[in-house]
Amino acid sequence: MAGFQIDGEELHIHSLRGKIFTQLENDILRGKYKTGDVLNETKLSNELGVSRTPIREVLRQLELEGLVISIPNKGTIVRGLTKEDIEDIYEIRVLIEGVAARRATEKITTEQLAELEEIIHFEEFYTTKNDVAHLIKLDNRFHELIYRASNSRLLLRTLSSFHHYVEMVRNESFKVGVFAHAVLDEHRAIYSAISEKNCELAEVLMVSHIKNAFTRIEGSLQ
Amino acid sequence: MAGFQIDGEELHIHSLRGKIFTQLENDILRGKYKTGDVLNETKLSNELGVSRTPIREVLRQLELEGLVISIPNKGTIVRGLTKEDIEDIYEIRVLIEGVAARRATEKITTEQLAELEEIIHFEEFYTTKNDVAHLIKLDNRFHELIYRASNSRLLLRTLSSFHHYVEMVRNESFKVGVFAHAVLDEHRAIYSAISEKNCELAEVLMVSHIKNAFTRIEGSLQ
DNA sequence: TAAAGTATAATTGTATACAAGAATACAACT
DNA sequence: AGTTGTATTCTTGTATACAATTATACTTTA
Repeated sequence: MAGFQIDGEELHIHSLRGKIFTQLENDILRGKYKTGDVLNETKLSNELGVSRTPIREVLRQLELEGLVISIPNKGTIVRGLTKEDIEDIYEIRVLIEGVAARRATEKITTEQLAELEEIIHFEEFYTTKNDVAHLIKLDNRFHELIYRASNSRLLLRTLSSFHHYVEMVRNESFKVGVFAHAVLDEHRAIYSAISEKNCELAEVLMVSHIKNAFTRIEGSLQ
Repeated sequence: MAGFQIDGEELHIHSLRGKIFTQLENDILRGKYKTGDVLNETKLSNELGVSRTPIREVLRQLELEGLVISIPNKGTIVRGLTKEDIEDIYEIRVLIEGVAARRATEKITTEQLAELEEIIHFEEFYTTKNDVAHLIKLDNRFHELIYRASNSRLLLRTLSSFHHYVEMVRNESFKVGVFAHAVLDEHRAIYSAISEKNCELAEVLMVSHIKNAFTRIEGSLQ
C-alpha cells in the first residue's frame, strides 16, 4: 500500500506524509469524517502523533483533490463526495475508460499482460470464497493496470482518483455474490480482448463494464 | 485572478498561498522551470519573500497535480507537460466537454447566460483588435462558465485543470487571426445552442469545437 | 432580558530551529 | 590514476515558536 507506480515513478512514496494522506483520505471516503466536519490541525497532529506541518501539507493536497475546503483563518472543512458526485464519476468513466482500454490493448507489455492474467486468476479464487476485501484490491489492480498500460499519465491520474473515490460503493457491490460473478465474467472478457489485441472489442467491453458497474452500485447510493 | 468559484465556494482564496501556487504553476506551464529542473525550497522562499513552509505546501499541491515529482529527502523535480500529455488532454476533452455543454444547457441560470453573452461580445471586440492576451482570458471565462453551469464539480475540476494546462499552446493559436475568428464563430454557435436550450446541438457543437481547437494547436506542438 | 462591547481563548498562518538524510569535496589507500 | 572512506556542506523533513485572525465567554449597559 506504499503507493502505485507511474512509468517507474511512484506516488506517495514519502512514508510519513503518504501514510497521513492515505489515512485522512480514507477517513473521509469511508465516512469517519462527514461533510461539514471541521478538521482541527492540532487535534489531527495529536491523533496521528506528528506535528502540524505534515498535517497541513496533506490538508492542502486534499483541498486540491476537492475532498475538503479550506477557508482562510478559519479551518479545513470536509466536503466528501455526494451521490451526485459518484453519478458524475461513473458518467465520466463511461466516456473515457473505454479509451484507456483501447490504448492499453495497443501498448500493453508482456509483463503487464501476464500480471493481468494473474489478477484474473486471483479474482476467480476469491470470488468463489466471497472474499470482498481481496476482490476490491484485485479490482483496483485490474483497472489501474489498464490505466498504466494505456501509457497516458492523464488517464492514469484522472481514472485512478475516480476509481478510488468510488471504492466504498464498489465495496457494497462486491458483497452481492451475483454481482461479484458478473464482475469476474466482464473482467475475463476484457482480458481476452486485450490479449487478442482486439482494441475495438476491449473498448466496447470496458464501456459496458463501467455501465454495468454503475447499475450494480446504483442501488446502494443513498 | 484570485480564484474561480464553485457553487459559491472559492478555490485559492488564500491570498498568499494562492499567489505562490499560481506563480509556480505558471512558471512551470510557461517554461520558466523546465522538465528535470530541481526546485530548491530555500531558493524559492528567498525569491518569493516567504518562508519555506508555504512554499512546501504549494509544492505538495503541484505534486498532486502531477506537474512536479517529489523524491523523499532529495527534492522536488519539475515534470511539466509533454506533447503527448497535451494530445491526451484534447482526446479526453473531446469526450467529456460535450457532456459539460449538454448539462450546462439544461442547468444554466439566467445570470450565467447573460454572462456568456457578455463574454461573446467582448470576444468580438478583442478579436477585431487582435488582442491575444484578452482573448485567452475570455476563452478561459467562456469554457469555465460552461463547466460551472454544468453543475458538476467533477467536470468543473477535471476540465478546468485540463483547460489551464493547455493555455500555453492555445495562446499560440490565438495569434493566428483566422484561428481567432474561427474560435469566435464556434463560441457564438455554442452560445446560441445553449440560449435556445438545444442540448444535443450544444453537445455536438462543443465536441467539434474541441476537435477544431486541437487541429488549430496541433501545428504548434513541438 | 437582550444587545453590544470587550477580554480571553482557540485556531490558523508563517517563520524559524533543529534533525535526518543526501550530495559533495577531499584525503587516504591500493 | 582510480577507488574507497570520511568529513563537511547542503537540502529536505519535522517540530516548535510566534503572529494574526477568528470564535467564545463574559461583562456592561440600556
